[in-house]
Amino acid sequence: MPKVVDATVRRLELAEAVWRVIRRDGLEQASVRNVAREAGLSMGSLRHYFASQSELMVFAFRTVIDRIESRLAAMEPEPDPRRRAQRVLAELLPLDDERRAENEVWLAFTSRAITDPALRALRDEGYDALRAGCQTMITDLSAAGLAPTDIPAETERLHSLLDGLAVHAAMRPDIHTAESLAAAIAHHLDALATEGSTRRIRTRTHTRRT
Amino acid sequence: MPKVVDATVRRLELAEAVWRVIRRDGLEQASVRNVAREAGLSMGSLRHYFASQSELMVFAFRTVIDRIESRLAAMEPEPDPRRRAQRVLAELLPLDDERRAENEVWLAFTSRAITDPALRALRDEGYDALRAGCQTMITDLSAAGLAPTDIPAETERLHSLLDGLAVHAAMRPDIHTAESLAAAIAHHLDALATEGSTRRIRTRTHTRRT
DNA sequence: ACTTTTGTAACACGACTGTGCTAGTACCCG
DNA sequence: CGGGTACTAGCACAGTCGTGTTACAAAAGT
Repeated sequence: MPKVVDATVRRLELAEAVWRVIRRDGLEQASVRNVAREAGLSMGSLRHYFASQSELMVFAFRTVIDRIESRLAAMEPEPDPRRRAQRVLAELLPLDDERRAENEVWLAFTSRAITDPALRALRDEGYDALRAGCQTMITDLSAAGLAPTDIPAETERLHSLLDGLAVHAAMRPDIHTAESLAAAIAHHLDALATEGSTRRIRTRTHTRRT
Repeated sequence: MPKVVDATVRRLELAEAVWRVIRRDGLEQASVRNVAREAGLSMGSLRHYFASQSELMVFAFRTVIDRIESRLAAMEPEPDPRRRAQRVLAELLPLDDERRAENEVWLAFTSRAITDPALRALRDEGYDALRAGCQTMITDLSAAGLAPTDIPAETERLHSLLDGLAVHAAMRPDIHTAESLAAAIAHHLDALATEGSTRRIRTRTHTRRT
């Protein structure tokens, strides 16, 4: 047969077909048949690339995580911690349609991972990576006086806020627009800065900031 | 046959059977057959109480929301806004096993509601109610000087934080214990109070209005 | 006592599921 | 040119799915 595309490219195409089915019809409709039809392949052909449906789903989930991580890795460096946090968080939120798709797929897999052992490890990996990222952001902000010094508490708060915003964006994309999501994050970063400086005001006598 | 229980009681028992199946095996396993077996009924008998599977699922979701709302309505009044917020939020978080179950079921339904029109209205109802509750909490706190005055922004922040914590608790119940969840909420309320008092200092010293 | 309603169970139907298996086709390499 | 590999397609099997229908027992209403 024509080896017109690489096998790994085919697998990526199939992962994207999974995403489209999940977004349009839900994860419960992402059967082998439906995904094969969505990709324009026979299901026998699909099973040449993925031996089982579980393997297909795990790959589709893994690819979502890889995309997000590679996008973060490709960001140009930003020395200012506040601007860096703002941009990293903007990269993590579903601000455009591509990331909206990733976010909905991520939510579907996250929900299923509660009872699906095959997806649990991947979900935990994404969770840990995101938490680590939040922790470094908070640490850097705190070092610059732009966040309180209770690193674990502020990490938990930022991480939960981020996932909560993502869930809300998936639930109500009409209400949570790209602007409102970005504004929510900016508001939280402002609040962190205020708290961070408050603590200094209290310890010293009185400092003016602009 | 013996009318040993009321019909509405039977429906509630079936809703609870739905929850058990969802928690144990996932929403995709909550078929008519599995739920009937879980409840100890034949599926013909189940369909006497629910004409379709969709009706069963909607009722099971509706019952979750009703439970939460009735629990909130049964709370004894608390005049102090900070303590009231703390207790309301503690009532909303999955701190014991009953609410952990509700939370997992809520997450499963929320995820499915993205593509299931029958569940969407219910999900939106729960979302709106929770947001309204957050808004009144923020409004009361702000009036008492225990939160910043930007009500919409703080409502959004509290609401997202709350749902984010709930998602995290469902994802990682081992990490997010009842204590850590309560601590996260208490931390946020403390932070709001700090900001609330800070803004008053600022507006007095050099008036920063739009 | 009779009828109606309510509850329970069981079966059949068509559709869909994941997976195993078979056959055939096009490509690459020796 | 021959053989092996990669790829595609299709079918069969044993399940499960939601739903419709039928039958039957027990309670309620008259």
